[in-house]
Amino acid sequence: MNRAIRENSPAREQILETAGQLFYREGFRAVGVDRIIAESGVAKMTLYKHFPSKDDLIVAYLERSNQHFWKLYAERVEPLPTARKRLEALFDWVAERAVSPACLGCTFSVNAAEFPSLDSPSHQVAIRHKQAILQKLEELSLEAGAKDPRGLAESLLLLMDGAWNAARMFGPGSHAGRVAEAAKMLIRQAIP
Amino acid sequence: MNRAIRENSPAREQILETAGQLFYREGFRAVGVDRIIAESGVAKMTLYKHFPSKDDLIVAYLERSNQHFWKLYAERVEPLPTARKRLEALFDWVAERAVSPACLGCTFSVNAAEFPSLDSPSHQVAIRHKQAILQKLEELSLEAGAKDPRGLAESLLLLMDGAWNAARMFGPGSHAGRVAEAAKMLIRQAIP
DNA sequence: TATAGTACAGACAGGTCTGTATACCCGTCA
DNA sequence: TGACGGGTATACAGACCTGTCTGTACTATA
Repeated sequence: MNRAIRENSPAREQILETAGQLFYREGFRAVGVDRIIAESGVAKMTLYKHFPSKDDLIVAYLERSNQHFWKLYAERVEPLPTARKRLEALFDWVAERAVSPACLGCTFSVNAAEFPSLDSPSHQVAIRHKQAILQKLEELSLEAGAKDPRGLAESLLLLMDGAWNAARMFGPGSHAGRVAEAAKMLIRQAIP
Repeated sequence: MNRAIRENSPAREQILETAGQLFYREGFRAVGVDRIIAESGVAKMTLYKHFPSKDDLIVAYLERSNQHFWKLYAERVEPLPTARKRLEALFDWVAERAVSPACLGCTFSVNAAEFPSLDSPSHQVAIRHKQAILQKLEELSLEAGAKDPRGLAESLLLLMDGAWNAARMFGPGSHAGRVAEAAKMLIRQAIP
């Protein structure tokens, strides 16, 4: 009987890692499975045992990226004592990351660009990721005492995605670093 | 000798129009030339006479989109009497457009997502488009009396691209409409 | 030692991609 | 009348795509 293969096999990890880097750097449609196989040093059948299709691989990669995002968030932002400080630290983090040489923008936005149909499985993972961020921003805004927490959260998410967009559009020397300053200005205005 | 074919032939227009809609709605890599030919009712050789390669077609489409953008800008924003009003009207326009059902985000950002290399010809067209917007925003900010025109312009561009991103990510019912309000808040703070 | 699980190696099927080649059609204008 | 510019129609080359198939090798454990 063919049950689900070990969840944390080394080959599976290797595939996800390699595929993720290629997808992120070159795009989802631009990278074929042959390339992923060649660069991860894994047999084709191994890939297709772990991931029934390329789409499944993309979904798995995005879910992993989402987990990674929240892990970094937990390390870098969550420990701060007040909601206000957490909001500000989040945008310091985004600014720092968005201008770093390795940053090529937001992989979820890239996916939504390449798979525009809202029904696409990977697009749905991307939507859920952004919705979770929006919700977190709203929680923080509320806790920080914003008059209109939803409004502040939505404005801040616009800035954040603008920064990721700038990073992919212009490369490391972009204006994305401006995001921290702009976010703090919106926060200052929204929280009396 | 292979002369340049008429610039404004009907077939050429038809190809650009059809290809543009397909590229915008489904993505650049997702749409093949066969599809463009079928839907524009044009022979393959005609397409390749007007555009030596698909990349050339993409570049031509983006340049056309850029011209279209500035035409709309000239009609809707330019006539306003003051720089401040022009800035605000620009973001009213973006907000309105970004939540409209036909809007699927920014085609230049989609292109940069699909062709991340900064050297890619189409990516360069996209960069020039965004740089022109940034420059226009800086001019308007300066004329409106901002203390730091460059800073305001960069912050505003983050918001604008965030709105386009939201439109493609979430569809018509997104938070992109928040962009006008957020922009006006930044403008109010930056211009005494 | 026997067996099950996992992965590798590589060929292959069937389809799609971009781009080219060839032959034909038809209105315009010299 | 006849050349020619612009377009049509269609076949084709060759690369690349996803996904499948067969067969082999290694390893852990019963």
